[in-house]
Amino acid sequence: MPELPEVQTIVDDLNKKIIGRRITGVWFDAPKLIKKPKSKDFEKEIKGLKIIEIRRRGKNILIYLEKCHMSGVKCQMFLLLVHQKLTGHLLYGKWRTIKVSRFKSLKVKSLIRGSLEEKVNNYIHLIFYLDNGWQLGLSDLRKFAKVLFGPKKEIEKLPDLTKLGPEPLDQSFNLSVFQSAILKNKGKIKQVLMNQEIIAGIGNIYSDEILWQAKIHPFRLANKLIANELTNLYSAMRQILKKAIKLRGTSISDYRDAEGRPGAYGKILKVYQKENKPCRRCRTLIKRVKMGGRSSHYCPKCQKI
DNA sequence: CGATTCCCCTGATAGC
DNA sequence: TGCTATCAGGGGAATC
Repeated sequence: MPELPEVQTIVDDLNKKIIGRRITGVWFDAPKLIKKPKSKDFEKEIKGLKIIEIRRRGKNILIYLEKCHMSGVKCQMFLLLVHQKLTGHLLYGKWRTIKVSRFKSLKVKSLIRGSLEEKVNNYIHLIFYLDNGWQLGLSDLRKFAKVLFGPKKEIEKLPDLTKLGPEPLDQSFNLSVFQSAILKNKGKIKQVLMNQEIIAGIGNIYSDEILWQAKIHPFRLANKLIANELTNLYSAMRQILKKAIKLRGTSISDYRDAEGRPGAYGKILKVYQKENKPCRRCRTLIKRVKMGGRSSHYCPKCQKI
């Protein structure tokens, strides 16, 4: 599931590949993914716009586009927001749609990277055609992803962006800001870390890894953490997120970078999906418990309640 | 208002 | 072998 490091990896990749490209067309077979505008208007509204910049906010990919009138004198900014949720990811590549049956309008996508390979990718549900012959495709096995598009100012006003908490890696998000943000909550620390309105970008994988590193039990109440623990938690959070970005993310589920390659952080995971494996510090077996419908992994010895 | 549950969706896995 | 039931999981909506 793409969290901050995975989304950052994709954003960095895309910034190297699609800046300045113009969208020449759109194809999709899962209209429910497009939340704004109405899916039938989507292509009409985005066609012809030029990609200016890609950014990340929390787990959201923000693609800024420009529409110019009067031969470039007057320009208007637009924003395409993609949230990949569990299994979505944006890919840069080439696909073609194939009619499988002449009775059904069901289509399969063939992936062609240059002329190197050709294989079916059943999970491409949205394709943006670019003016260099390449495409930006949204692959999503679970179809949970969401796509929003509209004038920049309009999209920026939506709760999808306005409700997000601070960026954990921002310079201004220092230890004291972090401490007060955490201490305001009486919920369990794991859920607080994953709450996008408190801190943006941390999900199930990295919250488990951060808590293990900081030796804090996921069930501990946020407002009961002591100063020393908050210091450890803060530095674990910064350290792990930075390292995960360096390693281009974790390939749990079917996460891939913009070129379809897996990330390397998965190799150094300490607790996530390590149930019954020995803790890397004390050899005690890692436990997995359910918490609000999500699984939580921790070492029962290192992370005391 | 806050906390909990349901739901979206589909591949993997378990049970029969 | 093949069917059905269950589960995972981000986040928004509905419900308690």
